Parts: sequence; C-alpha cells; structure tokens
Amino acid sequence: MSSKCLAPEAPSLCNAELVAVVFDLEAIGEGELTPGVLTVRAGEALPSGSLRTDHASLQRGMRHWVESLTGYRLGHTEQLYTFADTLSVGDITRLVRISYLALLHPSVDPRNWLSIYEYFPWEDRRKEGEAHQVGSIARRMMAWALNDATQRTRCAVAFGLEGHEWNDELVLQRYELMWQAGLVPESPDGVGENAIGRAMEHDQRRILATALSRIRAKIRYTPAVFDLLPERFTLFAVQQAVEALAGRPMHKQNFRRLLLGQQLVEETDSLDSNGHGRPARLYRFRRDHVQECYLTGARLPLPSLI
Amino acid sequence: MSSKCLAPEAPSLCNAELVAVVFDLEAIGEGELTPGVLTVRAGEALPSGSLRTDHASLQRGMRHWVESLTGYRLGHTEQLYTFADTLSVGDITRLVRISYLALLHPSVDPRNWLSIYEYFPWEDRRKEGEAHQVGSIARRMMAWALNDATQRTRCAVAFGLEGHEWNDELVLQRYELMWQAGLVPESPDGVGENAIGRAMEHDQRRILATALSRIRAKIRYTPAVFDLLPERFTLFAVQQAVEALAGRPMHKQNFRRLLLGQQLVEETDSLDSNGHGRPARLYRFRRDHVQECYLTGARLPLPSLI
DNA sequence: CCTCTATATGCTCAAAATGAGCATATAGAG
DNA sequence: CTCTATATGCTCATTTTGAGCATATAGAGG
Repeated sequence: MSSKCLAPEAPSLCNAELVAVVFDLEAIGEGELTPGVLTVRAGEALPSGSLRTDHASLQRGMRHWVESLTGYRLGHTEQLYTFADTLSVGDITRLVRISYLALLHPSVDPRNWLSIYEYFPWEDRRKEGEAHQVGSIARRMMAWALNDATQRTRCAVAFGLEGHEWNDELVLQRYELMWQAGLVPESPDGVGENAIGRAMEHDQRRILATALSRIRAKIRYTPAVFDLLPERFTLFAVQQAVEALAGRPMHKQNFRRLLLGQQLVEETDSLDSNGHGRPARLYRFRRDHVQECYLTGARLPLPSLI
Repeated sequence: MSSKCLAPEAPSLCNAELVAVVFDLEAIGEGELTPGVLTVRAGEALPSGSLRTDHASLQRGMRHWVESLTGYRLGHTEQLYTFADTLSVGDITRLVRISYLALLHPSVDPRNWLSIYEYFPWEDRRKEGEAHQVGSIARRMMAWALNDATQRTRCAVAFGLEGHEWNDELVLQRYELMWQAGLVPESPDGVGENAIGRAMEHDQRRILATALSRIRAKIRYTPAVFDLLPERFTLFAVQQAVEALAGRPMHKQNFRRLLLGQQLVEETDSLDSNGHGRPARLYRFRRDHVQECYLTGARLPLPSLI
C-alpha cells in the first residue's frame, strides 16, 4: 500500500534550483517611485542557484545564492511557487525551480536593481493619461482573440475591458495571454519586433509576474509595505509605496484615514521639511505591536485601500 | 556572473516527492457534515509518490499517484507548498516534498476518507458548547508558555485568548505551537500519553494543516465551496459546507443574503423535500458566468461571511 | 379539520466601512 | 503680504455588515 512499494522504477533524481525575487523601492526623478527588482547579468535573470547538501534548508540555500551573487542579506522571505521544466527527450534528470519572494528596505546602491515596470510596462497605471501603451496592448489582444469567445472573455477580464474592472492582481494571467498572443519576446511564435517589455532567461519573467501578483495581494491584508520603507516616513510616502506596487492611484485623505485607523503607525516628533508645501509629520511603524496581532499570519490591515 | 559559474561543486541531486491533500465533504450522522481528507495506509499518510521522468509536469505526476493509489481522478488542483527535509549527516541526496490541494465532489465511497478533525479536533468550533477540548488545550498551552512572553503572546493570538479573536486560518501556527509544547504525537520530546489528534507520517500533518489553512482562506474570496457540492443544492447546504470547512457557525439569513447578492447561484424549479420543515429550494452554481468573472484568478465572492 | 413544530425565506434597522470632496493649516517663493 | 503647494481635518451620502423579528410552508399528531 505504501507509495514506495508501488514505484518499482527508480525515482528519477532531479536538480532543484532556488530562485529569488527581491523587491525594493527606487526613486526615479521628481519624487517618482517604482518597485525595483534585484537582478543579475544586466537584468537578464533573477539571482538563483542549485540547492546543495550544505544548505540547511530551501530558504537558507536561496539566501546563500542571493548573498553570494549580489551581496545583499535578506530579511523575511516567503515561498512563492515551484515550477518544473518540461522534459526534453532523453533527459535523465529534470529541473525543479523553487521561487521565493523577499522585500528589502531602500538601498543606496542602484546596481543590479531594475524597475519591474521595465518588464511589465502595462502594469503601471498610476497615470491614466500616458497609460503606458495599455490601450494599444488591449486592442492588439482583443484583435488576437477575435475568433475565440473564451479567449475574448479572458482578455476582457484580464485587461479590464467591456465593463470589467482592471484587477491589478492578474499580472500572471495578463503575461500569459500576451505570451500566447505573441506580444512578448519569449513568445514561442512571437513577432520579435513588436514585442513588449524586457525579457528574462528561461521562464523567469513568469516567476516575476507571480511575485508581483503576490505582493499586490499581500499589501492589502498585511503590513508588508513597511518592509520597503525606511524607519521613519510620511503617510504620503506609504501611499506612494502602495501606489507604486499596485500600479494605480488612490485617494489621499481616505488612505490616511484607513492607515491611522489601523493603529499600524505612531507619530514621531519630527517633520519632513524636504517637500514644497506644509511639512509632513514623520511616522514610525509599530512593528512590535503589529507583530503581536498579525505577524502570526492573521489577516487584516489596509482592507480595500485600492 | 552566471549562477552556474559560481557553483564549482556539483549541484546535489534530490528526490522530489509529490503529495496530495484531497478534500471532500462527508456526512456524519444527523445532517452533520465534516470535511474529509483522502488518505492511504489506514489514515497514516497522504497519497504521495516520487516525481518521475515520465510525468509531464508536477501536477500530472501528483494526479498519477492519486489515481494509482486511490482510484480517484482529480479536477482542479492548486499548488500548496514545497518542503525540504532536514538532511542527516552523510546523505547524498535530499528529499523535496511538493504538495498540492484538490477538491472533490462528495463521493459515495467512504473508503480512505477521514475527517480532518480527527487530525485537528481543536479546529472544529461549530458547537461552542462541547468545544472539542479547546478550553483544556488552551489552558495547557498557556501553562507551557508561562515563562516566555513571546510564546505567551503567540499562544494568545493563535488560540484566541486574552481579548484576541479566534482566527480560523491559523491552523498551522496552532499545530506548530502544540508541536513545540509536546501536545501532539509527533512532538520531539512529547508526552505520548496526552497527545491530541491522530498522527501522520513524516511531516504530513503539517502539510494537512497548511491545506486546511489554505482552503479556509480560499472559500472567503473564491467560489471554491461549489467544487465540494453536488450539482444541485440548497442554500443551507452551502452554508453547512462553509461552516464545516471554517469550523465555526454563521448567521443564516445574512449568509443567504450575501450568497444571493453575489449572483453566484441560480434557482432551479425543484425543491428539496427531505428536510423536516418547509422544503428548501434547490439552486445551481452558475459555473459559466462565474468563471467568466473570477476564475481567471480574480478576488471577490463571499467577503467576510464569518 | 386544527395545532404544533421545524425549517425556509423575507424584511427591517442600527452600526460600521467606504468613496468622494470641501475646508483649513503651514511651509517656501515671490 | 500674497500666492502656491502640500499636509491635515472634517463632512456626508452610500454601501456593507451584524443582528434579529416576522412570515411562509411543509409534516406530525391530535
């Protein structure tokens, strides 16, 4: 009855690769923020490496590779997903990729960091006006799906067309639809010339999409944003961070009300005098108090926000 | 710069095991429902087996094992988590366990199915009165944590003590705290006599806890319950299913209002005349309509419900 | 037939949360 | 002193929750 008894064939061994998606926040120009991702090989890949016998755990192995490849030491991390490659004929071993998500406080060193919106330009909808090509992409997608009702619905849902709302968590779905439609460089029968967004090795852009989706979901019911902010920050900085991650603008007064209502932050006596208008008060994340309530895994903070 | 270049040691190979947590709903006595889990070896283990080269994907491999061990063919599945075992000295290969979650419509064949509350009796709080030992467990936990403030807070949060609310999604946290406290049979320095709940091989009870936690989260923003129900059902049956999974009672009229408001179900013309009082109308899940809106991964239905 | 009981279903109402916007406060620039 | 820019405080209509009362419709027992 044991599964071992039922497997007369020797179980095929495999090579486990650990992949890390590390996010932070980058300042780009006039108080503009964008989420940055830590890359290697000039943005072509995520930090990764094989699981070895001297790694005490999956997480440790992943940390080891990030540290030796980029020098960064990670804080809290979270497992994302495990992918298996498709096997070529004759392969003896197969590859399993186990991916992790980590957040880092802003770093002064911009080496190896790239905006995630370089990879997914269509995901940044903070400025409806310029609207990074979203309209054009949506049109190309609907044209592609013209003859298939199922695909057409999927595109409409994914890209917020035909009465559907734009859902910022559908990052992976959008990427995969575009992959199928041949709009990204990795597409199998893609039209390379019109491909959108920067490519990555293997299926790593899928991993990145999964990570973006996860962090967008996570900031809604978790105080995760604070892992990306400095020790002291203004409330508007929190808003800008959430906006940068979610890729959409939000209502300032309501954001403030919600944030203060959650008891997540406490005032300091200092002000931020760098801005143009009235100086903003600096706040501090109540890490101890919040951990007590939520870090155990409980749901809650920042409910709808968006 | 490549990660491969930085790894002079040969990457250690590993054995990937696929583990399935399959849930359904079981009737036990007077209209009582409980979530059942599909097991092998008389409830001692979850269906599992090694990933092989003839498996087209992780998911396919997992399906293969479930089918050959239990005869069940799975529908929609979802990856849960990947665990690595701790390595003993001298081991050449290590084991990586990739776990999946699946839901099945009620089956007539009760073989191999066991109530998840056999493994986690303290998680069923539908009847506050009898309260499966919850009070006693909580007391033992707080006694154990007496000298460590951090542990005491964790226990209070996990078990809903000292002003904290009971959070039904903290299944894994509760299990791990009890493991540390020596209240479960798997505990390292456990007191076997007073151990609570049925044991499982390896760390499979942790996998089961992860699965229960996931499904409890999932039914809140996803129409997942309907994968556990027959084609036609009463609204109260939906409620009982959600209650069985969440392990807590809910308000009947509000549940109904919410469910109907979501446009998730449609009336049929039949009634259910099995009950004692006024016959209840039978409904049908609007699978097509709902898939269009949500199955792409979108959030929503059944918001707070509990 | 009527009555009782059990369940389904319909409806109300106060409290809380949300979405939008107006009003005021406080800095630097001119 | 005035203008502009941003921070911060407050209001109000709408929606969503949470709780419970009231009515409807079946079978059981007289």
